[in-house]
Amino acid sequence: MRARDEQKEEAIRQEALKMIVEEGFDGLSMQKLAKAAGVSPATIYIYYKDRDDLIVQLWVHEMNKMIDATLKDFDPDAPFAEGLRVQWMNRAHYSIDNPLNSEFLEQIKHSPYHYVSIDKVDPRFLDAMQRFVHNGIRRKEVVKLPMEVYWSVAFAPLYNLVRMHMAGRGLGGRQPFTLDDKMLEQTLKLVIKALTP
Amino acid sequence: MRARDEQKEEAIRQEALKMIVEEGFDGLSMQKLAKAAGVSPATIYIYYKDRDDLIVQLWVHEMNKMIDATLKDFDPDAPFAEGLRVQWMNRAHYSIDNPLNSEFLEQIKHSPYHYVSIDKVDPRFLDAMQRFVHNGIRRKEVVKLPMEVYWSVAFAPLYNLVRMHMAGRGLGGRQPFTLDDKMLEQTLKLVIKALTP
DNA sequence: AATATAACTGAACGAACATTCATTTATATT
DNA sequence: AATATAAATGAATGTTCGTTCAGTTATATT
Repeated sequence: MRARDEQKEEAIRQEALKMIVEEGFDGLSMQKLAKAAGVSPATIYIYYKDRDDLIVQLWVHEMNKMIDATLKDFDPDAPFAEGLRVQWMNRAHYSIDNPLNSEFLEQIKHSPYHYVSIDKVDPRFLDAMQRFVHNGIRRKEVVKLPMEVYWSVAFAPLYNLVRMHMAGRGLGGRQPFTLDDKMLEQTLKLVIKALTP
Repeated sequence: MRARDEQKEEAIRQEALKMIVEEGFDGLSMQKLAKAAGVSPATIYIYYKDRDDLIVQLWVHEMNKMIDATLKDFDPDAPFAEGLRVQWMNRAHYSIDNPLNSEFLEQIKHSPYHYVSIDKVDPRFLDAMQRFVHNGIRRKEVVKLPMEVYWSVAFAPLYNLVRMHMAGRGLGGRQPFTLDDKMLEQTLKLVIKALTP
């Protein structure tokens, strides 16, 4: 039998990502996507059941890539401030270096697709995070908090800074804005202050 | 001449909001919207130039409503901790009481529509915020920070908690989650700790 | 009561949509 | 070299899309 063309599959993913980020979900048309990826519309339906399945599978794929990047050199048993810094910098740099990929994830998260089942994603991320936070609490490096509060305080500011960086505009869209390592460190310091007893 | 039917206009806005939040931007069809609002498709084009104009005008309308709610009883000259609490509680309660309206705003913010010109929005919000923060810095109640960092630390955790509350699910979508006033106060306390010298 | 005018309408337009299907093509196995 | 099989295709399907337009309806003004 004939083997699958990996390059076609990757081309479909790349073009779909680009269309969604640049034109939104209603900008993703199967026929336009086929043309952009250099395949027949029917070929897409070999890889994906339908348009929805394409979007969900794309999310799983991108989610795992982002998690891999975020967990690089991360040790859940490291001291809290150190571990959080590794995650912050990994995540920030991945987003800045792969704007289409990370904007796609943000777009899904804040759309009706947010229900996509997290079960399909590698559970290492959540496991590592939970262990990391519990370590921190046990060692009295972190205030005792519901996981959701911890997560919101620890990471939401980062996501927000990255989003403004992507847009190239700061508050209210009036001022140009660029996120650099100095500002990341400055913000991380505040976050650590909040979470430390 | 004949007068405009305000109820029709409001019905169009309500149904559009609902369609977008429930089905995403590609779920908003002009013909479905017309039927849901009980008007002719052509009527929509009296109020709005086209589909894009409808979405942008809807954003301006909802943005102003949200700002009004957030600034209720807010005094930019009040002590920092007090002013921030007023804004936090206003914003949180507005979001929880008007889930469609606030989810719509979040969806726009994280979509290609994020470029919508902020100029069309009442400038009171930004003005009040800037004054409030500068007051805080002057009185040494707040650390000196770029506005973007301040904003990210002060409000991004709130937006994130509200989003999880809307979804009814917490971290990783595994656990049910409800945001209550106690948790809001707890998180606000951390945020104030981060921003206070 | 007549008139002018803008709100409002349903039906219609071509374009674009997601998806399918009968064929053709490439290749791993025999 | 022959065969079997899944990959890949282009054209076609019926549907839904955004938008328009010729005609009507309601009302503020005269």
